Parts: sequence; C-alpha cells; structure tokens
Amino acid sequence: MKSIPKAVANRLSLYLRLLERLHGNGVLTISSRAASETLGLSDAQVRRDLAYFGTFGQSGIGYLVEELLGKVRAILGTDRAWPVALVGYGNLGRALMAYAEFPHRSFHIAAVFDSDKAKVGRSARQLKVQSASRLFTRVKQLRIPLAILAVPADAAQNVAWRLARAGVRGILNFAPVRLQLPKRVFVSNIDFTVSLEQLSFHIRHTKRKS
Amino acid sequence: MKSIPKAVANRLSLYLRLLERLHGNGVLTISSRAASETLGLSDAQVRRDLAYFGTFGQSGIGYLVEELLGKVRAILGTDRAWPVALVGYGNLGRALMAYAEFPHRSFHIAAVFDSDKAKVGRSARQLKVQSASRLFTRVKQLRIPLAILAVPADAAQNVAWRLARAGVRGILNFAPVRLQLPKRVFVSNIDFTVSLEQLSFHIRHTKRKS
DNA sequence: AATTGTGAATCTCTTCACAGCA
DNA sequence: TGCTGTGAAGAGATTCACAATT
Repeated sequence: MKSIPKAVANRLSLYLRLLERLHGNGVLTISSRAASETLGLSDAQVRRDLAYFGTFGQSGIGYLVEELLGKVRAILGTDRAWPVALVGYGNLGRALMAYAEFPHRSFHIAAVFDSDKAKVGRSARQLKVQSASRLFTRVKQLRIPLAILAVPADAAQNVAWRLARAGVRGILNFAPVRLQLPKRVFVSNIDFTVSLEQLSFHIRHTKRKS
Repeated sequence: MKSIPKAVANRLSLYLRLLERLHGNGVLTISSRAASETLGLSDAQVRRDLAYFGTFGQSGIGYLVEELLGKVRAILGTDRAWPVALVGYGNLGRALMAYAEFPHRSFHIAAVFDSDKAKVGRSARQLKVQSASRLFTRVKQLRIPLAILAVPADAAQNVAWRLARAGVRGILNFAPVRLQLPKRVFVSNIDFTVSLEQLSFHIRHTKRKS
C-alpha cells in the first residue's frame, strides 16, 4: 500500500465532518464534484485523496455516504473510543474538560492531573483531579494512549517525558514550546499566538481594500 | 518582490520563537546550520526561507540575531500592538482572556463580548464583558482588526459575518465550522478534535513498537 | 449522461551542491 | 575556513483530461 501523503492526512478530518453532516441529513450519496464545492477543494483532489484508501466510488453516482463515512472513520482511527489524559487543570484545562465536542467524536477524558495541591481532589465532571505525582503510574496502569498537555511552558517538557515513558503514543500540546520526544510519540501543537501571527502576517501582506 | 510561499509563512513563527530565545540569552549570531538543528529543518531551508525577505546573512558568520529578530517581527507584523476582540466568554473565552502569552507577543484583548445577559457586565481583568448586540458598533468604532471567535458552533457564522461587516480583517476561529466570509477576511482555524484525530490517525498507521 | 480513477502535465516546495564572500 | 545565497535537480502535491464504468 502506498504511504499516505501528509497533505491527505490533514484533509481527512475535513471529509469526516462533511460526511457526518450529510449522513445526519439523510443524504445517501455524494459526488466528488459536490463535495469539492462544499469544501473549497477541486473535484480531482477529492477523488485522488479517497483513492488512496481503496476504490469505492461508483461511476455515474459518486460515493455512498454511509460506506465512505465508515471508511474515513476507520482510517482516522475514530471508529473506536480513545481515552485521553488531561494534564493541567488551569483555565485552559477546565475549558478542555468541559469541551462538548470530544465525547461526540470518540475522545473522552479518562483522567485529569495537576501539580497544584489546591486543585487536586476537586471534581471535574465525574472525575477527580489527581496529583501529578501519580501521572506515570496511572497512565501506565490504565494504558492511556493519548494526552492533552495544558500546563505552563516551563513544565511541559518534563511532563511530556513522563507521559512518553508511561506509554502514551500521542500528545496534543498547548504549551508554546517544541517538545523533544522519542519518535514513536506523535505531537500535535496548538499555539494560539502562532495562529494570531499568521493572521497579522496575512493582513500586513495584503493590499488593503479601501 | 516574489510572493511568499505559504509554507514559509507558516515557519516564520518558528523562527521568531527561536530568535527571541537566543536574543534573551544574549546570543549575537546564529548560523543557518545551528538554527536548522534546533528547529528540525534543513540548513538550506532556513537560508532559502530567510532569503525571501532580503539578504542579511553574513558569509562566514551567519545572521545577526537582533537584526534578524527585528526583520522577522516586521514581516509577521508583530512589531506593532494588535488590539483583539474576544467574542464568547464561556470556558474557552475565559481561558483565552487569562492567557498570559498574548500581551507578551503584541496581541491584547481590547474588548470582550457575550450574548448571555448573565455574563454581561462581569469584569474580565480591567474590561467589562459587553453585550453581543454592541459588537458591530464597538468593533467598528474602535477599528479593531482582529477577533477571536470562541462561541458555540451554531452561532459562529452569524458572529463572523457581523465581525466582517464591522471591518475586522482576521478571525481566529475556535468553532468547529468552516466560516464563509469575504476573502478580505483571513481565518485561522483551531479545532481541538481535528488535532486529536491527526494523532489517532498517525498512531493507527504506524507500526507499534513493542 | 454522470461520474470515477488515474496517467501525464504542472505547479509548489525542498534539498543538493557550489561559487563567492569575509 | 565557515558560511551565505541561489541555480538546478529532485520530491511532493495538485490539476488536467480522458478512457472506463454504470
């Protein structure tokens, strides 16, 4: 099997969102043309992307929404539930704990940790915030594969190492630092200021309308 | 002037972070080789990227950190202060309000809005949360160029339109929807579940170590 | 008639490799 | 010698365009 281009992987979530919406609306089939218009891509690109995962389109008709949905879910790995460890229960951690989209999309917070004694023991939904000292043991014991890192920048690398040693395979990192980790651990970075900088860059480099 | 490739724009924030750290540590020069190792890029790429903005490296020495820092800041547009409107004062909105990195990086929240009457009037730092009905007028009056959208998915498109009409040039969107806007308005999307899906995808498609 | 899947062409990005500079 | 800046080559991603399919 050809390996999947990075660019394609980044678009899969896009397809998933579209297909879930269509399925929810009872739409049975979708053509590459129709999908491409909704998503702002080209029709050829949609076909090329989907072709990486097999050939399940139907000439003259398009793709069966339900079948394709199952396929994309399987490809993304969201056809099963993923327990996630949340580390850091500050402002951001609390917002993530309350984030309603996660449970609807196969990710559920299975444990919450914080190093601040004042926060430990506090109830977050049905969970209690646990001391960060128990992080390694608990994550390993529960075999939690994913973690969300919502701790201050200067604590991030240390926590990341402990998570990696505890067997975590992927980390969603909100701290504005580049984590150094063994390559079996994948990292997705979300950095709010980087995103704002992209906006200021584009504004600065575009002709003003007025 | 050649137009700047998208891929380069995305790396500028990376360079900015590195240069700020070096400058803080009193480092005077940096070679493309040294920079590339820290950042996990190739040395040729660093040189190529920087060359888009002029030629200010020095043969045999490298780049002057302070000069390059100023240059990168100017390119990204973070050499001046950017007022930002925050729309949505729920869990995420409060976390963003408290986010300490923004003020250090030329972005400051200049106004906060929420449609929930119970939240209006509440104090967020030195600001009072304002009614969303005043959004258009206030944003226009204050000429706020950037907005952070931290509202529920079903309200996002409507708020985005009002922001666009009020003259906003860039929107950082946290709602899991694709905003339709005039193309003079740039959008950066941050979608937590998309990032988690990228992790599950990579884990699913990688040989397990054990 | 409508639509897929894909070779070939094109466009974009990255790396190689080296002349030229301090 | 150590390093930049860049032309040329290479790799990767996108689009074109059309034979094959229902």
